[in-house]
Amino acid sequence: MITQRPKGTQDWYGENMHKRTIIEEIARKICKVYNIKEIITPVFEHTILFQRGVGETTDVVQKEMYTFEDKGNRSITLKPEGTAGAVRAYLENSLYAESQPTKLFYITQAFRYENPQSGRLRQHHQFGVEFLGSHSPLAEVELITLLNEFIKELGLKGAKLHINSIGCKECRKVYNEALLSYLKQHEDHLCGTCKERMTKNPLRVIDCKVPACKEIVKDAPRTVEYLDDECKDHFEELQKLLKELDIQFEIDTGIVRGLDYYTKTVFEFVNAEGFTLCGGGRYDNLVHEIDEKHDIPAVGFGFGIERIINELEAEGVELAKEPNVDLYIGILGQEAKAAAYRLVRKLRSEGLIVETDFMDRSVKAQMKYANKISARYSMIIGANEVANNTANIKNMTTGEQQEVALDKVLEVL
RNA sequence: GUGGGUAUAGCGCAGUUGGUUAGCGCGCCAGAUUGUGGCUCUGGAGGCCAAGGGUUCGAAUCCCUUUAUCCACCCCA
Repeated sequence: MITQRPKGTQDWYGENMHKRTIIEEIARKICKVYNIKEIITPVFEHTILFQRGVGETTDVVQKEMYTFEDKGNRSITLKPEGTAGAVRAYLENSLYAESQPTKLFYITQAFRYENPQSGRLRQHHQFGVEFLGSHSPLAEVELITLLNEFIKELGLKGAKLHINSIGCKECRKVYNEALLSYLKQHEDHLCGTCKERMTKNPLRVIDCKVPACKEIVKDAPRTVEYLDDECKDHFEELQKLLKELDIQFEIDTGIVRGLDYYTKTVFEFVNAEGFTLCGGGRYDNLVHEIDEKHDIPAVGFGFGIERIINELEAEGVELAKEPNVDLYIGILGQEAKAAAYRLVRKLRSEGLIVETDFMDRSVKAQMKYANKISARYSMIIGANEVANNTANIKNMTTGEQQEVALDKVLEVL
C-alpha cells in the first residue's frame, strides 16, 4: 500500500512526462501569439465556488468532488475543473477593471472522484483558455481557431469540431417545457436513468446512449429550435464567420454539456470514434452567478492532456524527441576525477548536454553506458590525458576517433 | 455507484487435469587478457506467484474476501 499510488492517479516520468512537456510547450507557444496570459489559481477553493459555479445539479458537484473540512472548519474542494477558479480570480483581482477582454489560459490538474477508465482519471490535467468580457461570436471563433492550430501543431488529424447552441436561460426555460412534454409521451420506453433525468436535468436525455432512448430522442425537440432572436442571431453569425474563415465544423444538436454554466454556444472536438477530446462554450451567466455585482459574458474550453496523449498514441503521431547527450566524459582513476569534472562543468556552461560517470564503472562499462544514453561523442579522461592536456574524442555514430586538446573540445562538437 | 476482464522478476509473457529447486524474452550487472560502446557468446542478480483466509498430504493452479488495474455505463477533459 505504501508504495502504491492512490486509485485513478498517475506518475509522470520518462516518455510520458516528455510528451506532456511538449504538449504544454505547444500550448504556451500558441497562447503567446494570441496574447493570452497564463494564470495559476489554487488547487483547492471554497466548496461553494464550485457548487455555485459548476452547478448544484451536476454530477460533478453532486458525486465527484474531493471535498473536506480543513482545520479551521472551512469546507474546501480540490478543483474539479479550471473555469470556476479562473473566474473567481478574475473577480477577486478586479481584472474586469482593466481594458477588456481578459484573455487567460491555464494548465492545471483537476480532481474528480469517479471510476477510472480510458481517458479518465481521478487526477487529470487540462489546458484551458478563458476569454472574459466579450459578447461577440468572434470570441468563439478565436477560441476555435486557437484549438485548430493547437491540434494541427500537435500533429493530430482525426479531431473534428462539433458545435451547437443551447440558448440562454430564457430559451432553455421554454425548451425544457417542450422537451418534457414530448418525453412524457414516451416515458414508458425511456431507460431508468433517463426517467430520473426528466426531473433532474431533462436536457441530458438528449445524449443518452441507450438505443431505445436514442430512438425517442431522434424526434425530440432540439435546443436550436427554441432559440430566441438574440441567441439565434448569435449562433447564425458564428456559423457565418466559421464558413467565411474556412473552418470546418458540423452542427451536432446532440451536444449538451454537463456543466450548468454553459449558455448559447457549446462545442467539442471529437476524435474519429466520437470521443470528446476537448469541450467548451459560452458561459454568459457564470460571472454573475459567482458575484451578482457583475454581469460579464465569457467563453472558454478545457482540453484534457491525458486525452491528447491517448489520441497521439492512437494516431501514431511522433512528437519531437528528447535531445541527445552531446558528450559523455568517462573518468579513469582517482587522480583524473577533478580534472574531468572541471571539463564537464565548463562544457555544460557552454550549453552542451554533458554526462559523466559517478557509478565508478570500468572504462568498458562507461562506454556501454555512453552508447546506451545515445551520446553523440565520448571521451575518456585519465592520468595521461590530464598530463598531456589532450584526449581522444570519439564520434559514437561513425566510431572514428581524433585527438583534441582539452580546451578545444567545443570545436569538435 | 453499476457491470465485465485481469493480477506470476523492472517490462512483456509461459506455467499442462493441483505434485515437490517457478520458467522464457527484453532490460539490468559482470566477464570474453592490458584504458573504448553497438553484434555475438558466457555467467550473475532479481519473485511471500497482488494481499488475507479456506479446501488438500501437497496450491501460482481450486473456493471465498479485500485491494489494485484495464474496459464499459453514468458523467466528463
